[in-house]
Amino acid sequence: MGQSVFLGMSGGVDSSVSALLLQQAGYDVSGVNLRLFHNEDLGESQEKACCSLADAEDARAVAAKLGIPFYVFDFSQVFRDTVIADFVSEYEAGRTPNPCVVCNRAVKFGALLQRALTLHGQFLSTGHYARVEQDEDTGRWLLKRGVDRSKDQSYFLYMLTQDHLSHTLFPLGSLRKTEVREIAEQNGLINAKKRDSQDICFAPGGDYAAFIERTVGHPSPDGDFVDESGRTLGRYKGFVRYTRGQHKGLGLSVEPPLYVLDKDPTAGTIRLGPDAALWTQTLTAEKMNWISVPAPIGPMRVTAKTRYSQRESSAVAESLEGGGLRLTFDEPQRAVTPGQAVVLYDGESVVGGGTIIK
RNA sequence: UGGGGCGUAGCCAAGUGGUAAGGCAAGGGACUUUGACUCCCUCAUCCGCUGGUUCGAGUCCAGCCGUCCCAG
Repeated sequence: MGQSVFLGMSGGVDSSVSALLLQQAGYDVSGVNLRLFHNEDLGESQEKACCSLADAEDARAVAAKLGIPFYVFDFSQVFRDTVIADFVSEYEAGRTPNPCVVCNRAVKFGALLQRALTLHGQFLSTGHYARVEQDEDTGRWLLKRGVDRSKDQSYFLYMLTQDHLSHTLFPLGSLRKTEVREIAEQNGLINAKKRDSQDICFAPGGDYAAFIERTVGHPSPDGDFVDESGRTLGRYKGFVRYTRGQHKGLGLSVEPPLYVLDKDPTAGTIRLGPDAALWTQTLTAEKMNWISVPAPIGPMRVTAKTRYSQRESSAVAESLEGGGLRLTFDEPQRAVTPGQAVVLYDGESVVGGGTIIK
């Protein structure tokens, strides 16, 4: 009997193929589907959301086909207290959070990993496209990008600690998405051609603002768009529906086009300006987690990105007193947004990451 | 009610006798395990109204309405 692995199974093709690969590698695999919310909380069209009951049934079917144990863990309480609470409060504070980052930290590699260890598992595994390796010289655990650069999800995992990483397996890290689908096809997995998930899993149809309004029980307030000198340009509808760099949905027909620069939750205003006002070369971040190096760091050349689907840019990273980060890009970046994650890379490895303040 | 200009989609706007460009906004889609950005598609049977000239009028003519400017 091999080492015991608990695998998060969403019902998608990635985690299903992960189950197969772990099994073939000789692990003693247990499939776990996480119940993160109750579908009735999501309003209509819940079938389309990731982690829906239909998806859970797909996960169960794959586990049955492979002959592995399958469990459903109800983590809706911790999900609500961490991911959703953070998501709502961040948006209301005028920032733009990344719920997937919080979910990985607090739920998958938090509550789930803890549960797995409690149940005498040696490892937690997920279908993320990323790699974990141990540096032979320093002994540190490294988080590396997925080999499939177009699907690499290391960005969402920057907050994993050394302890987390020492218990983590990513079976898909060296595979391309096309290979994963081929494996699923060849092995007759029912979800080989299932569409990739997208959107926030708890916001069906991508309407995250409607989710926030349902959660807090009232519509997000309206207010004034103002220009850089404070003059009123128009009315916005729903404070949480706007984010830095956004242009669509302003309802303003002006030339040159205007974009959201920043939001003031106290004054209830959203400041607009030209595209040129969105480009900045430095940022500060907090709540840093360091992976390839111990903190703090002196000036260090890295590549970095400030959102998931973005090419990295060269920059110099340096720790600030108090544990924060100051990052200076070689070239200006567009719409660096408070609340979003900045992740630093050194070649294939994640150096660390944190939450952008400004 | 003296003179002049202008009235084309939600906004801006081309068009000057031959069968309604374009931009913005909006809607839809693609991309995406976050929000954005980006890309693609759609969007005036009709040109303030009513008559007239013409084979044919947004385009010419007349009247009316509206609006802006100058002069009172």
